[in-house]
Amino acid sequence: MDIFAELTWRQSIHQTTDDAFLPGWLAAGGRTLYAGFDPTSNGLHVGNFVPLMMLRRFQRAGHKPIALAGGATGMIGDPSGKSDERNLLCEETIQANVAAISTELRQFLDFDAGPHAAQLVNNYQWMKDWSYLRFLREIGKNFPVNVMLAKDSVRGRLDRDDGGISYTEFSYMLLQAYDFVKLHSDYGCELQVGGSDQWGNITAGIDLARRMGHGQLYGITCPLLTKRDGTKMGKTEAGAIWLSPQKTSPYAFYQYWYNVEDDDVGNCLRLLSELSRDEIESLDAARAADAGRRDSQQRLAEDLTRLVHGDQGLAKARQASQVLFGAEIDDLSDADLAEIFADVPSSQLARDRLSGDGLNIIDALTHAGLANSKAEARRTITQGGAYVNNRRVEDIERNLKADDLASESIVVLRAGKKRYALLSFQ
RNA sequence: GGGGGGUUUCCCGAGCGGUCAAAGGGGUCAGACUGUAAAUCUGAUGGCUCAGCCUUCGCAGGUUCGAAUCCUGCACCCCCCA
Repeated sequence: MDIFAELTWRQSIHQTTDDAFLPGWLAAGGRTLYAGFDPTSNGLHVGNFVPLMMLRRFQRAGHKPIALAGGATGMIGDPSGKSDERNLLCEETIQANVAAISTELRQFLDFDAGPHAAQLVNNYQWMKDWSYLRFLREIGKNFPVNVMLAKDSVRGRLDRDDGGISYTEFSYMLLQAYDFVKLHSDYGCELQVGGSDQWGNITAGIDLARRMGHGQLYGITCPLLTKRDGTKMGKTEAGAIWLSPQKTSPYAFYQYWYNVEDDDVGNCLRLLSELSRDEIESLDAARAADAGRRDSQQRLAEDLTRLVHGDQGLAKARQASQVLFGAEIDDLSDADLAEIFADVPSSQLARDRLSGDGLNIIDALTHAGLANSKAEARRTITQGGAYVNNRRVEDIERNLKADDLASESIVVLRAGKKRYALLSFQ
């Protein structure tokens, strides 16, 4: 497989240090490459996804990937792509973050692939023993400040009169540059990949390697995951989309991709999914013919959810999607409902409220918090916006009885399109 | 210190003695349409034991058969003069 050609049609290559040389060099196979992930938070998010998939694709093409957790660089803070100086994280946080992202990184790479088995490293391991003086003499001496000042990550900050850049962040590129050199000498790593904002750091590493007599190293950057309008992807009103199921449920993850704009979905399929070129191109054609079908979004959501959360996670996300978008609810278990409606408010009522005449629908909606007053509940029902287990209720006199339970003890109420609440009868 | 204007239901904003739970707009909520999109259209929008009743128009009193609307006092906000 020609990895360079694949990455090219996937539009995953933003810039390389040697367009003419790299395709042939990679086609020979067996190269070692790395990408770094700084522990700025306790998990990987969608923004980390592109370089991560780069590593994965390289490995499938027979190269050896190294995922680097930035235990050391994370202590400094990368100025790349940032307009303001960042606050330093405390050491315990960084260590916890390194542990969290390391676990997640493992999931995407194959660590038993013989000669091209993936490797996970933490740059804190080799940075922790350096002394300041020794680092300045051995590494710092190789960095001309005038070159450093010309890097976008620094230059963008020098023009600002409010804060500028600290010496600490200014030094960041030395650490990342040294990582590359270190990985070259310890693992024979010759290629670094990263987001387009990493260009300056990558070339800094290449320059350092040359000055220190390590020969020629290479770099490839991939585009940042942005929407057609230039804004970052992976953000919702509720916050970032994370890869960890604890931070973003498989359902929410699935829904995020399912709702990607028509204009952006082709790009996402190329950059992130593992669908074949044929399939992606036929999806493009289908989308051009009838965007309303949204086959592209569905395939994207399925592929990425399976990749991140497995078959089981995908199945749950799909089930939750069907239910939350109106499929009638019946014959589910309390456990199923609890999972599907994890973020939905739930309130308790005594079981015997269902016996006798039962529980009036107006009281049920009010109790569940779907209506602020009985008048509002009545209005919702009259206007056709009230549902029990996703079946519309039109009668104000309707009473809930034991038959209305969707599972052992739960009735699912809904007001309008999306406002759900559970009533649990104990 | 003197003079003038204001305070209305989630917001803006009409109302200036009864027909006012209070125009209009925004927002919000439903519904239709739709691609789990955007736009659009329709309806609703104080509460309740709902053909009725109760509570709302800065706060407290008063006039009146009847007040968001008139009078008195108080609080806060804005403008002009000093």
